[in-house]
Amino acid sequence: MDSSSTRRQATRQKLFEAAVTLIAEQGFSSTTVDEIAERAGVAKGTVYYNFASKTVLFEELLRHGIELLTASLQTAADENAERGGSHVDALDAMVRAGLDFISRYPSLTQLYVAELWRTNRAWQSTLMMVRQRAIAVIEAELRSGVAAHELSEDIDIPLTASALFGMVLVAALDWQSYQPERSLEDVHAALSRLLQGRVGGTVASG
Amino acid sequence: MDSSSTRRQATRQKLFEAAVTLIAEQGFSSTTVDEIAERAGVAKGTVYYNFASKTVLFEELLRHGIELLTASLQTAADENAERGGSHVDALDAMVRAGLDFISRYPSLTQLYVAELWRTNRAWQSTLMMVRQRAIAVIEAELRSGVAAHELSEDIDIPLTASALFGMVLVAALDWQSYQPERSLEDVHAALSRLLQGRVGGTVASG
DNA sequence: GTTTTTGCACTGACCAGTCAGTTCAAAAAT
DNA sequence: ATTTTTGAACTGACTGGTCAGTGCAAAAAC
Repeated sequence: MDSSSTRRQATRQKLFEAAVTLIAEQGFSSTTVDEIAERAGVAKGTVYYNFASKTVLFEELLRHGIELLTASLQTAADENAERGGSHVDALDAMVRAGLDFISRYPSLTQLYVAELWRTNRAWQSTLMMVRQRAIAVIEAELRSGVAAHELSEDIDIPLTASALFGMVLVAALDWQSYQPERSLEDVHAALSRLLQGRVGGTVASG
Repeated sequence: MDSSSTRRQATRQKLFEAAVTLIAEQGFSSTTVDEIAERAGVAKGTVYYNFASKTVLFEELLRHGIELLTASLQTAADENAERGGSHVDALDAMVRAGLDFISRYPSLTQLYVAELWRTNRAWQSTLMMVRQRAIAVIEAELRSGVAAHELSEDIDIPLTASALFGMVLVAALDWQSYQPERSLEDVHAALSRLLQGRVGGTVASG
């Protein structure tokens, strides 16, 4: 009764892995169920034994991804708080966690980005939830930073959170696509500089 | 020879407009040629009279979009230079131009984003060109800024350009999707603050 | 009279989803 | 211990529908 449910679990995992790369490469509708089954090394019927439909498989895949991302961001924020870091440090830690996540799950990220701002989609609500949960962690940190007078009072919290999210997202995707040989530290340092406003003006450094 | 090509031109324009919204909403492969023709108010045969295939229609649409964006960014940079603005001002003007573009052509933007980091696509090279041309304008401005000692020497030019691009892109898409009632000025002000490093620390303002 | 558009029937490939049948390990019966 | 039964997991050929692209004669626009 345990070994059997483990077998199912393993099959579902294989299907997730096959689906995520194929859909990231080709998009949802041009990826066929036959392809997913083939790459997972499984018969087509198995896909339908494990998931009600192609759409449901995709939705469960997305939901599975949320856990990974939110947990990652939240852990970064919490660990920073425990070690007594400032709120700016927390943002920095979250940038790092974001980069880390994207480099670990590039296909998943690609796939989110491709679908995130599409309207008229069955899974739109699932995606809004992903975005909302990620952004909420950033917003919370910005709010605390403002309360602690670490950050300017007149920043626009939701918009700044979006912008930071976008900064990390696009920089990381470009990193993966066009300069994959660079180290995470390197990329992180560049974004850190931007985040901390050390880009404008040699004033501070000279 | 001119009036006839004008009629064709008008038909092509209608097809572009129909295609861009449909594809932004549904994606390329789930948008049918019949739908595009119907929304454009044109017979299916006309689509094939004007474009060799569905894919070609899409590729020409993308290429048409490049002109709009690059021209817009370049104009912003040039106008700033003419009025004797600093390089930081130029970046600011480009952020504004970016926001302006995205609010004017939201579907086009959505569609680019959805396809930009996909691999294995017929039109991947076209998309890389879009990205490259947009980023190049930003990079050029960053480089000049460094040369003029307006910006720190140790910024990572390509990565910073990517990050700025992403910042504007994501903030603007979120603005359009979730807070469309806000004014461009408002959004621009928030991003400007982030760009100029006035987020971290009430120090500068207090 | 040439270019462009229309309307519509048709084809062939492709693909999501189905279903009758197979496999096999573990439980039950003997 | 051996045989039988059970049922969850899996298989792959098949079906019904969808859609890109074609062909073409007639109409409309220029």
